[in-house]
Amino acid sequence: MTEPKTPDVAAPTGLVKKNARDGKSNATIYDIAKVAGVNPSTVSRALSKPGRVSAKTQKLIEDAAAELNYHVNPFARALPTGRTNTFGLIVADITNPTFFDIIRGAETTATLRDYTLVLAESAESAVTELTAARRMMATVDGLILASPRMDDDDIRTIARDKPVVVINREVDGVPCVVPDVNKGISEAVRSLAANGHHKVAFVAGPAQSWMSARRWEGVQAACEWSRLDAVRLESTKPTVDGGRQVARDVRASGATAVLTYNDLLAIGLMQELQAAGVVVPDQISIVGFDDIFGADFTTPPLTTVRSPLGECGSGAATLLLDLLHGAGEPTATLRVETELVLRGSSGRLLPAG
Amino acid sequence: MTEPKTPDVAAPTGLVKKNARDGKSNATIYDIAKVAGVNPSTVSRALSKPGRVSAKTQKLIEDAAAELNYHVNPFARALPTGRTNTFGLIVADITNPTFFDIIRGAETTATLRDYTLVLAESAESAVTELTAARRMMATVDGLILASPRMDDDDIRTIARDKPVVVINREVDGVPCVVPDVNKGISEAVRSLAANGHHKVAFVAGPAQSWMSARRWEGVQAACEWSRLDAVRLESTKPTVDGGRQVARDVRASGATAVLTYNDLLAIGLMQELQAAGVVVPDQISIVGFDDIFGADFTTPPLTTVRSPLGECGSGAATLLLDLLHGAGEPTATLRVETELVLRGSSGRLLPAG
DNA sequence: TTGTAGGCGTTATCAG
DNA sequence: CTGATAACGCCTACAA
Repeated sequence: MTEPKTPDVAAPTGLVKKNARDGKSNATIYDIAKVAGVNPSTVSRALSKPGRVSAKTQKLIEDAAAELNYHVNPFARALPTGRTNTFGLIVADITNPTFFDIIRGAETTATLRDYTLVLAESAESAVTELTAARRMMATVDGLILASPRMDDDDIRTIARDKPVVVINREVDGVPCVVPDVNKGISEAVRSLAANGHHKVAFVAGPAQSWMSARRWEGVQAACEWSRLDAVRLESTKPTVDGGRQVARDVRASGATAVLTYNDLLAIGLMQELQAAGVVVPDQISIVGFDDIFGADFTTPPLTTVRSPLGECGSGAATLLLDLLHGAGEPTATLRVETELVLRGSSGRLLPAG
Repeated sequence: MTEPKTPDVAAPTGLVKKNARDGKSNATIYDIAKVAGVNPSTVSRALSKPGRVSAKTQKLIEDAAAELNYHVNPFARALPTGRTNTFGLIVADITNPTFFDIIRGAETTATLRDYTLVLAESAESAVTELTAARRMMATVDGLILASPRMDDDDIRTIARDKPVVVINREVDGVPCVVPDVNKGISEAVRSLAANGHHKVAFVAGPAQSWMSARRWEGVQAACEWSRLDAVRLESTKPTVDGGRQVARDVRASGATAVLTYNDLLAIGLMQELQAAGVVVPDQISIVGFDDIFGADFTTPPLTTVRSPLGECGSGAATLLLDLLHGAGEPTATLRVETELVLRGSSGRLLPAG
C-alpha cells in the first residue's frame, strides 16, 4: 500500500485486467465510494446497516450504487462474516411428492426473507444424506432435514456446527417440525370401526423412518381404543411399486381395512387389488397418509390422513431463520395437526358374497 | 508477519478469539502449511491442482489436511476465481410435477459432477423469474431456465453474463433442451383418427408458453395430415383446476377427442367430464402431455405424449457443465424425442345413444 | 458521523 | 518445484 497507484487509469504495470469498470465486471464499494466521494467503509456501512450514516451521505451512496448497478458480492461478504444468507434442504427423495410441498414451503419462505435455498437429495440413504449434509455445511447458514434417515447422533453432531431443523422426526436437542398423528389416525380408525371393520392392517414404511414408527403406534393405540385388531405388514419400499408388492400380504392377512405408511403405498396397493378384482371400498377399505399430489386422481379417490406438508416446510424455514437471527427457542418443537380426509377409498364393508 | 507468534498457544495479545485450532473453527491452508512444514501457497497448489508439486510434499500435505480435517472454504476460493461450483435452476412452478423430474435430473447430474444446485421458482411470472435470475447471477456459475416465461431478450441478456441453458423452449443464441413434439403428437393423432374421431380440440396453456405454441402447431399439422378438424380452446391456468374449468368449452366445441397442453389440464378435464356423466373414452377421448407423476392414477389411466423430463434436466445440466468447462458448443440445441403413451383415456368413439 | 487499516482463506504471479 | 506477496471485495474495530 506504499506505492501511489494512479487511480482511474488502466493498470500501470502491464496488468491488462479489469480495472476501471470496463462495462463487464461488477462495481464494488470502491467504485461507489469514488463516485459518492466518500470512503469505502462508509459505503459498506450505508449499504449493510442503514442508520449508521448521515441521511445525505446515505442518499449519495444509494444513488451512486444505483447508477453503477451495484450488487454486493456474496462471497466477499461471506468471507469476513461467515454468513451466506443461504440454507440447505435435504430430502429423502426428490421425486416423492411428499416432499414437493415441503420444498415449496421452504423455498417460498426463504425467498420471502431474502434467503437462498440449496437443495439436495439423499436417495433414502443414510450415508448419502450425511455426505450431502457435510457438503452443504460449508456453504450454508443452516440446514433443514426432511425425513432424515441418519442417526440421531449424526444429526446432533451436525447441529452442533450449524443450526438444524428436522422435519418429520423428533430428535432430542434439535428443533423439529412434526405432524401430530393422533388426531388424524383416531378419526380414521373411528371411521373404519363405524363402518363395520374389525381387523385393520398397517403397512409399514422404511425401517429407519421415525414417522413410520409413530404411525404404527398411533394405529395400534387407536385400534385398541376402538377394539379393533391391528396387524403390521412390512413393505419393501415406500413407493407405488412397493404398494403393489404388498397386496398379497394384505389379502392374506384377512384384514378388511388397511392403512399404509404413505399415499404412494396406498395407491399401488389399490391398483393391484383392483387389478385382481377386489372392489374398493366394498371389500376392502384403504387409507393412506399425507394427502400428496394425486391422491384424489384415483378411482375411488384416496382417503388419507393429511399432514400439512407445505406448512411443515415453511414452518421449518421460519424456525431456522429465527434461530439464525437469534430469536426463538433453540430447540422448540413445532407440532402441526393432522386430519382425516375422507374420500372414496374407505367406507362400509359389504357382506361377502 | 514480523512478530513471532507462539504457534500452538492461545492468543498472546488478549485477543480471545479463534487462533490455535480451538476445536471449533475450521482449519486453513496455513494450519496445514505449518503442520507439513511448507508454504501455504504450496498447500494451495497441492490441494487444488495435483501434479504441480513433488510426490512427497503432496503426500505430506494430504496427510496434514486429513489430520486437521481440512475443507476448503468455498467463499475464499470463489473470491479470487469467481467460480462457485454452483448452478441455479429456475422453474415456473415447484408444485407442478412436470418439474419434479427436471429438478431431479439436474440435481443428480450436479451432485455427480460435484456441483451444488440452487433452486428457485418464478410462480409462472416473468418478472419474478427475472428477479430470481438476477438474484442468482451473483452466486452461481451458470443457470438453467426450465420453461421460462420471460422475453427472449431478457434471457439473452442474462446469457451474456453467465452460461445459460434453457429447457422447453428455443431461444436463438442460447443452448436449449427441447422435446421434439412431432413424433409423439403424430402418433397420438393417428391413433385418434384410427379410432373414428373426426374433430379434435386442443386446450392451450399459458400465452407465454413457447411449448404450448409448439404443441398446438404440432396438433394442427398432424390433424391436417390425418384430415381431422382441429380447434383450439384456451385455458385459464395450466392446472387441474384449469382443466375443470375448460370442460364446458370442450363439450360445446363438439370435439370427440381432446389434447391438452399438459397432463394436469387433462386430469382436471377428465374429472369434470366424468362428474357430468360423460364416459371416457367411449364418448370422448382425452390425451395429455408430459406423462407426469400420477398420470396413471386416474381411471381410466391417462393417455399422454411423454416428454423425457428427467433426461431434459440432466441433459441441460450436462450441457451447462460442459460449457463451464470450456467443452461443447456454446449454443447447441439438444433435442429429445417424445412418444405416445397409450393408456385408457383415449380409444374408439362409441356411436351416440 | 466518517476515515484508516487489517483481516477473512484462497489463488495467482513472480522470483528463486 | 517452492516460497513470497499481492490481489479478490467486503466488514469492523479503532481512531479521528
